[in-house]
Amino acid sequence: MNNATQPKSTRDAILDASDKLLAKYGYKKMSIQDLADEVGIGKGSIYLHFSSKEEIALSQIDRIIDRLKTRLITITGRSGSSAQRIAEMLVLRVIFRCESVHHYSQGINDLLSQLRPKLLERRKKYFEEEAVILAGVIAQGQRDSEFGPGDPLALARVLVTATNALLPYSLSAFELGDLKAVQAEVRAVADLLIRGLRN
Amino acid sequence: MNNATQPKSTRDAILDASDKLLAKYGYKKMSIQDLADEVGIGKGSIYLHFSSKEEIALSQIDRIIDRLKTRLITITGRSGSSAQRIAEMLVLRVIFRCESVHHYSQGINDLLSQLRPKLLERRKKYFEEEAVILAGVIAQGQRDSEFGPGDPLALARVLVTATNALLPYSLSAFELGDLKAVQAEVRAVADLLIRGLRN
DNA sequence: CTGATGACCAAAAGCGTCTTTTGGTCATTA
DNA sequence: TAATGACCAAAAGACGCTTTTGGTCATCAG
Repeated sequence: MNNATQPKSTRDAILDASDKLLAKYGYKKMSIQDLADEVGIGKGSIYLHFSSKEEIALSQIDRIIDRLKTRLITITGRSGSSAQRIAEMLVLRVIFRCESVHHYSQGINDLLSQLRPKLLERRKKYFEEEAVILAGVIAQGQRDSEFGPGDPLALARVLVTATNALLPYSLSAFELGDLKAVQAEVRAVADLLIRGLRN
Repeated sequence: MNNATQPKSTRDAILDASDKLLAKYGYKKMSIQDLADEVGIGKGSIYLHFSSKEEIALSQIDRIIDRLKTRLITITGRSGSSAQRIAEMLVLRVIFRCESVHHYSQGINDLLSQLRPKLLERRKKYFEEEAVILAGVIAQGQRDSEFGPGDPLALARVLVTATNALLPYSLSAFELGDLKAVQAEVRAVADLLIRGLRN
């Protein structure tokens, strides 16, 4: 119990520190010593939780997505029309990310440009995971005759691709513009897509 | 006649040279002297056609989009269903760009990262221009009762946003993957969007 | 007279060498 | 046994000098 609680808490503290320092210094200037100081541990102790500096930064982004997925899954379990849930989920995938990285001055691609290949790989994985969650709701909508026929996962992937341009990867959250406007934009895209699902 | 032919041809020659040298050296290492040598003119003559090195690179991207728009407008003038034309246009906006920059080793954002603010601004302008062309076809589809009601331009903007993630800005054409696969992906997005327009 | 040119120049970028910092490791200590 | 910070090779930064570059314009040729 104590072992299970303690390492997880230090791990999260390190990720919290990385969140703060990535925003403040960017990836390059964020040092392991800075992280250790921020957490209040020795520098070598960082390596009890993460294998490298790279892994810390990538894990911080992973964590954002994990939290997003938890939220998405909450929506899937709710009552209400599948269409409404899909719309909410599409909006959430964009807005949640924007809110999670709004304190970073660059898009994630630029922030972690030194880790580009690994970042792109994880990104692909995230998108696929999100699509799987969306597919569950699409399938349910089909069973309820709310949506027309088609492979739920393939359709879910279309939904993900269609909203990807609004994610804060290439453009920073700042460059993407006012969050309300972004939300309205996702909403418009989602509405048209859902109308397509209904056919 | 001769005056009208000559300056335009040198301007294009400069842009051709910039296309080649951007691919070979990237923006930073491409020099004005290199460009002049490639065209076979004096270095100062470059400034008879372009105000700066920046303007040359941005004009080369402008030129790609101008060519794309010409192609888009050709499709609007064709006979056939509006749905088919919209689908073709959405595919074209992605594939044409990919083909135009496939010899660049980076996405356009990274290639011209030193010109980011201006590039983003022009990008916005391109998207709006493309949306206006698409809106014409949507409006016609509505008049033909092929599509349901709604503001054609707002719907067109949704179509543009929904396909933007597949453009070679953030990811290079190489990173976007096999062109056939990209085309299939745009097509899938387009199909669902058009089903939405039909409602 | 007009337009093309390349010499010129200040600023930017590159280079080489030395110095400092850093990510990762591990011997030491509590 | 787990946390720590000294250590080290490599990377990055700093500095001063050299070279290159974007833009300008005096000059020249047609």
